[in-house]
Amino acid sequence: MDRQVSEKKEQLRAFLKERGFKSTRQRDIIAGQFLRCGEHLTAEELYKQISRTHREIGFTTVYRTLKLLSKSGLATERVFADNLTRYEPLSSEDHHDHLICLRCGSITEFENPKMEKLQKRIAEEFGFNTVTHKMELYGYCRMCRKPDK
Amino acid sequence: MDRQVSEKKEQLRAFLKERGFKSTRQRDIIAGQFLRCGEHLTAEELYKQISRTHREIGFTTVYRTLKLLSKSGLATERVFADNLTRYEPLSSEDHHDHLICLRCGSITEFENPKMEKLQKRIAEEFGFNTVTHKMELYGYCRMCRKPDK
DNA sequence: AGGAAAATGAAATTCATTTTCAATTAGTTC
DNA sequence: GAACTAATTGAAAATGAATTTCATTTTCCT
Ligand SMILES: [Mn+2]
Ligand SMILES: [Mn+2]
Ligand SMILES: [Zn+2]
Ligand SMILES: [Zn+2]
Repeated sequence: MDRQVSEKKEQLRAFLKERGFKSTRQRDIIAGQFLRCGEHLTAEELYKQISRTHREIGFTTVYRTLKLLSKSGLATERVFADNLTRYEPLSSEDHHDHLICLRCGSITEFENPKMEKLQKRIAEEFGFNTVTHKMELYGYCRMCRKPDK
Repeated sequence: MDRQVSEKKEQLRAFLKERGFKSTRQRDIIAGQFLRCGEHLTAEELYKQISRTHREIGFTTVYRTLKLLSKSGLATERVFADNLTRYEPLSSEDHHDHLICLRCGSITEFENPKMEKLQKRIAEEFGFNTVTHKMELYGYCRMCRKPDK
């Protein structure tokens, strides 16, 4: 098993213990699969992946485990234009935004300090104290954009 | 009636005629109320407003008229963190983004050319052809932020 | 006025998300 | 390891916003 993954699974265990929750076989399997695949998955999608090898694990548990991972800081929820709740692994520090292709649905991540600073500056202008933000660029990716120009 | 509003209602009528759709009493009332109040309303909210004075107009028609206004370019749909679809009047050119207060829910609009340029630049870096974007800053407004510092 | 096509509104449907609940399991204590 | 308690599980039901259906009504042509 991946170093990164097992480290994060350990973090989850710590979080559970601290809160008086229990570590279970299901949570372990779900977290493992989720952390390993690392995409922007819906609960449904992850459930389908997992149930290929673990038919006994129910959708509800996958759903709840993703919520749990979010609360523990190991995952974040994302809702893009299709209005489905997606989850992605997240380490506590890193932040990124997304470019989303309107044709193929591919999701590209980016990080831009200038953008972050500019956001902060704009918020301050209005006396706002920014906590989070949402920044998504929708368009056509290299593969999907018209070949001309 | 407001100059702005009647001008936009005229635009709607033109749009309907062009597409072979019909101008109706209901559409007129709904569009009028929507354009006049000019906020970020859900279909439900607008319906409640309208049904105070027009109990005969159904929710479905309000919902459909808002969709129609969006298609005609006179309104845009917005989905903020609460995941409800909201509508706001929009003239074809203007674009703006939003600051949303996590405590009182107030929505402040802003426009920032630097931000727009930066977005375009980032997208280009990845070979993306940007069509739209979503940019929302969540935090605490002047009224709601902690009085200290 | 007459007729065709679109609009209306109540009710039903959809669909992701969330909750419920009875049965099972984990973790603690003896 | 057995007993106990509280949390977890998973199937099924509930929720709720968004959307569709359909019988009836209205608009817009001629
Ligand atoms: Mn991401
Ligand atoms: Mn706005
Ligand atoms: Zn693409
Ligand atoms: Zn506020």
